[in-house]
Amino acid sequence: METGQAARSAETRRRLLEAAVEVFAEEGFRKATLHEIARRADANIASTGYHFGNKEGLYAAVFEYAERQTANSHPPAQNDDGLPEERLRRHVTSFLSRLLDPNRPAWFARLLAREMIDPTPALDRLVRNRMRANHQQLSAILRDLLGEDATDEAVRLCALSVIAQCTFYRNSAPIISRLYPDLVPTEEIEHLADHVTRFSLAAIRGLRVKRKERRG
Amino acid sequence: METGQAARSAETRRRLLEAAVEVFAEEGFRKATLHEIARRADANIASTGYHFGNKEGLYAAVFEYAERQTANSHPPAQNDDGLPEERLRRHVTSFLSRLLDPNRPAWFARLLAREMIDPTPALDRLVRNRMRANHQQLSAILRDLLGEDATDEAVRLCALSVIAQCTFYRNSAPIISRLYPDLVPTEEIEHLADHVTRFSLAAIRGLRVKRKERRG
Amino acid sequence: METGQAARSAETRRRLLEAAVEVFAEEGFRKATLHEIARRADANIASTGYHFGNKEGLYAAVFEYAERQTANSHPPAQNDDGLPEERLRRHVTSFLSRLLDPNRPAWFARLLAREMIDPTPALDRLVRNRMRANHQQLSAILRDLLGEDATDEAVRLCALSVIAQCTFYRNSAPIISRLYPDLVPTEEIEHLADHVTRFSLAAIRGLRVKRKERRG
Amino acid sequence: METGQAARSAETRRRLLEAAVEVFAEEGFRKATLHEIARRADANIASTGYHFGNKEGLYAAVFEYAERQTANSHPPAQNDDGLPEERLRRHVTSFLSRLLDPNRPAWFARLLAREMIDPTPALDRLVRNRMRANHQQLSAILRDLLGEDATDEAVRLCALSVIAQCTFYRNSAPIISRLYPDLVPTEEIEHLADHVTRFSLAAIRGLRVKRKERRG
DNA sequence: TATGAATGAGCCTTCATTCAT
DNA sequence: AATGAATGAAGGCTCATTCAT
Repeated sequence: METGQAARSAETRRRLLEAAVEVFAEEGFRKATLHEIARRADANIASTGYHFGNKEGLYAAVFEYAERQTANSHPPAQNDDGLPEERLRRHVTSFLSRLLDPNRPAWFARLLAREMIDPTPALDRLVRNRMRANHQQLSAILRDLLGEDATDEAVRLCALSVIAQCTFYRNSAPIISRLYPDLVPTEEIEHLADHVTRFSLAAIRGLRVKRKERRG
Repeated sequence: METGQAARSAETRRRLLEAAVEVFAEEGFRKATLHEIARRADANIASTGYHFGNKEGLYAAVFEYAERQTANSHPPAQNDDGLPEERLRRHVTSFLSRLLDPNRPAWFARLLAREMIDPTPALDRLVRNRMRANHQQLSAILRDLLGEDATDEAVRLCALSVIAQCTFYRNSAPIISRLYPDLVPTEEIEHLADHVTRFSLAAIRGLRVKRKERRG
Repeated sequence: METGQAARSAETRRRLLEAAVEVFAEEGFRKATLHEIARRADANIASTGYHFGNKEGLYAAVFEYAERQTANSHPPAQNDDGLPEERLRRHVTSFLSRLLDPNRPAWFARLLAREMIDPTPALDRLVRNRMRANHQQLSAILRDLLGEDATDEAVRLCALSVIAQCTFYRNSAPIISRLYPDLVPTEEIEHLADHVTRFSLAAIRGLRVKRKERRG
Repeated sequence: METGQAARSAETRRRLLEAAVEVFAEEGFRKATLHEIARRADANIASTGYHFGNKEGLYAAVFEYAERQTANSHPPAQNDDGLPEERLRRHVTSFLSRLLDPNRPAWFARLLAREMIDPTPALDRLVRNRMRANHQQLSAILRDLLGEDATDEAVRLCALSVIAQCTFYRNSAPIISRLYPDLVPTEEIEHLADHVTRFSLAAIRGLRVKRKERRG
């Protein structure tokens, strides 16, 4: 039966993928070994080559898999209605939730951090497929907040400032926890989202007023 | 002859250290090889083991060395005089300059990124010795801007927002360059510092006004 | 439907054979892979095992196939009429043409060279079925040229000298092209055939005269 | 003591080289394994990499080693005195002796045959360093025999014809032994040399006479 | 003290072959 | 009959580490 064989093949492939996700996140690309991955997947070492070509191919597949998993558990929410202030709050809350959600596979952050140090083609795909849309949604909100006569440059810089505040709590967690040993940021997502939203809204309003003063 | 030999030994050790700094930064801990480090240092392979025990010992020495180098080339500037707005601008500019200065040894950023993923005792020392002072200087400025009645929590969150914006341009460079291929942030330090300062000042003023409205 | 299936089976077998001929000739027995052969034949990897047992079985089949192909495209020409000098010229020309004809499948030479190093039963068959007849035709011509009273030994040695000169240009091509980088032997078949014929005829006449002098 | 270590290093290197010569000749480049070579040399597998870089480097070293060995055991003889006929006889005898001498390491012929199929840079070196001189000596003799007014082309073709006859008995041994199962060429070097010399001398004389007739 | 030589462990990859379907 | 999936064996190579000198 074709279905039987195909199903078994897909099953093996999936097991390899999930094992690889774990091992790559734990050890990094270089330290991770196909031996360990195959062992955890209860598969033959050569099966990695059969299904993914080579180690790099497996890593690329892992990243793509992580992408899909994240996309499924955090579907991009519609966020076109209501006041721009409310839309910004929703955007920031949603963004921070995705970044810090403890239910979220922890390995994704590690894979991403590794990509920051040593970008691979996987990063290009991630930016292209997932980040750009999110970024454009944010830009649209900021455009509404800043007004029609704001330059693209201004919108872009503000977007980066908002994103910076959100990602900071994930990327620099080891430093924050050392500066403020008592803080447990992942348990205060709402609190952080509130601050980032208010900080950013206040900033944008202030910048808009300043611009009008200058022009007017 | 002992002094001559001792001097030569120290010289070899130093050459190994500088070569290791380069190679670790270029390749990461795992990919870096003692062969390559010894080759660049024009020293024997076994000398790495002789001077630093093993590869991890060499890495620890490298981080410590990097710390000292950075401390020497970027001494903490006094920043106590003038309006708080001006002090914030100076602080941000100085901070961003240190982070993005192309003349600054590029490897430090990579070593630091490595520590974000896999913190070692080296990170504790770094936060304790170098970052805390800088952070406290910033907190003092923000305290002046936010007013006496602002909570420590508020000061802390604003400080993190400022730091987030600054470090973002270094930590997330690979993503920024993929979202905006035309942008070359390291060449626009002044521009970025201006935005971060104005964005943050506007935010802080807005938050302060809001707080007064609520209280008043 | 049996005929259709049987025909398809034979068709697959043939495609495998032709692909194997190419790959074995290009890469040699050891370097050639069943993967590549199956890929070029657009067949399944396992089909090689199914049709030919294993890699060696496929190689044996390839050699036999090559033999048949060569026999078909270069049928042994009749060469019994005319002066022995003319018959030698025709023989040499025909021989060299077969050896160096660029239209001739290049792989046969390589397979043959492989057999020189590591003879297999395939070589015995080849000598028995194809070479012996050719060799006997040449011997008959040389017998006519050398005269009735020449020993079999003398005929044999002269035959080998003629064959040696012809095969040399194929077997030792890599050396010749390195000694004379400008020479392109395969484009000068006529020229070479002329030289070999004249050289050999002169030698044989000389030897015959010498023999007569000795006896007379 | 430096000499002790250096001597031991050279000793290991030599053992590896001699083992590699054997294995490469027996199995060919592809089939030969570093494992087997190291085993025979009673050395560590990694030592091959240490001394020769990689498998190809070892092969190149093997070929060079074979070159030197051959050069030492068959030093190029002076052959400038006497009648050109005698010099040709000496040249052919010496050449054939080298090619067929049973005392001569059998593996060299195999390595060379493999180079004919798959030339490597080792062949270039061999032609350049060893064959060219031999070839030029032969050409000089033939020039004397053919006369001053013979073209370079004629000299070259005759040289190739002489070389062809000599190498044939080595290169095509498997075919000869199948055509004439009773012949044992390696035991009749003198006999073969005599034939090749007389055949070639007769040919050259004949060609010279023909040329004069045409011109005269 | 300092080093050249050597090693052992382990990794990625390739490939012919097998097996269930 | 014919194939997609899977595997076991082995190979080349890299590298941190050790050791005798």
